[in-house]
Amino acid sequence: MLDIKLIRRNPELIKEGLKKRNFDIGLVDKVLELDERRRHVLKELENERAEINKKSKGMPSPAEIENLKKVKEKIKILENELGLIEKDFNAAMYYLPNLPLPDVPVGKNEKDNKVLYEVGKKPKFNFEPKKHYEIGESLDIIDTQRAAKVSGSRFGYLKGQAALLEFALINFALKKLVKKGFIPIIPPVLIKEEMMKGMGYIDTEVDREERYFFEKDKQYLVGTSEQTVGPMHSGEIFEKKDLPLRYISFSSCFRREAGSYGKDVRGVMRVHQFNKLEMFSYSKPEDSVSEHKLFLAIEEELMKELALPYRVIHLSTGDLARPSASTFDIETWLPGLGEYKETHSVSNTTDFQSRRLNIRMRSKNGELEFVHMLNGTVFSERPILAILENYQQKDGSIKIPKALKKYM
RNA sequence: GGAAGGGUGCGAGAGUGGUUUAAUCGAACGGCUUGGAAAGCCGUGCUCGUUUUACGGGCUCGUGGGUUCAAAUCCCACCCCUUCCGCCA
Repeated sequence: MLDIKLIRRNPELIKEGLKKRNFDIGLVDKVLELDERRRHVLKELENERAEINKKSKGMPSPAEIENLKKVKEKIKILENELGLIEKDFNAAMYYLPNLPLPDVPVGKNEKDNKVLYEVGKKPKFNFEPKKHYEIGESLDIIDTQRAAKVSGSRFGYLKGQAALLEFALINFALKKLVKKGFIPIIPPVLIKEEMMKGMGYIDTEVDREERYFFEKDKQYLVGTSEQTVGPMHSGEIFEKKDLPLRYISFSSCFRREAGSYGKDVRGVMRVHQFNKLEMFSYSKPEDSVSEHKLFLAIEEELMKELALPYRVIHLSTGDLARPSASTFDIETWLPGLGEYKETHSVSNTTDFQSRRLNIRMRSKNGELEFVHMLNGTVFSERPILAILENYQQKDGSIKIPKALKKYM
């Protein structure tokens, strides 16, 4: 959620930011109008309340009580009016996405994402490199056929060496991150509606369509562990010295993949369920940009150790998720497919989520300030596919990356 | 699933309709003070009024409604926690 005070004080700045995201800026004017009406009614209402408070201090006489009853009726009417305005006002406020940071490339969609740099050498093969799903099938380590039989499309069994590879990858990364001071955590994968709302993932119909929801229990399945790690400290106030607070969390992730029907249909590149190791940080506002860079640097460090070729993308304003103010993706080279595929995503959501979840810190002058919240992929299952394609040998076997040997 | 108890500020904890404007103790931070510190004193949430200050108003005792001139306190619904029973990896 954006700061209403900032919207009031500097609507042009807000409009400029939202225009970059191709957002209908008419809503900003609507918010301002609703805000004005809200404050107007609120003032009237508070005046009446003050009246009652003043008179009710002692024991009012029967005549006074009669009078106050009339004031109360007025209050009821005003409260009703205010309630209606606030409903619209809140709906509009929750619909506004985060403002992009100044250095985010401006664009219409993912085609305008900016490639920042490429790292690593693409492997050369003296044979036709196979695609990950071909490898998975021929080595009998990824089974989507039986998964379809049991669970439906877009599921997979990772078995044998593929399953071991996942554990190796996770252990390798987990050990590193714990050494760096991240707190390891295994979070719940079911989340209350209120908290999902707080994280900003069900504000639009499109967003809601993407989530699994259990009607009976009014709970969502998380699409990423960020969603249950973020609200962990909702309503809390951090001491400045305790920030940044960094977590490394591991969970299964669930996505309906609504609207991606034609995409990545082979293998387990895009599935309804996968495991992911994720970094999360609560940061001082003034440090979030450097924290964002740190997260990206950690991702790159791990990728370099695996010697996987990748490139770093700065998402354009047109491709940014609603809560994000800036996002970098890592795309890893898959020689079998002959293309780069998104394997990592690291975002700074600034105070967009913390404002909704009321997560603050006490700053130097004793004032309270909303913290900034960041999240970033360490490893999902996609890098396993990248390893299969990059480390394949002529005889059809897969070399294990050096960094993973002791974990497998 | 059944039964009972409970949720008060950063933490502990009092308060069962009207000097409670949320007592008291502790913590952290800021200010005053100091050569510097300790101690001491003052302050500390959200929001509105014209930006800041100052001052004033409203809100805030899990959440949302309700009763009342007046609610932390009474009523209803919901959320969550603890203990016991049942089930269970």
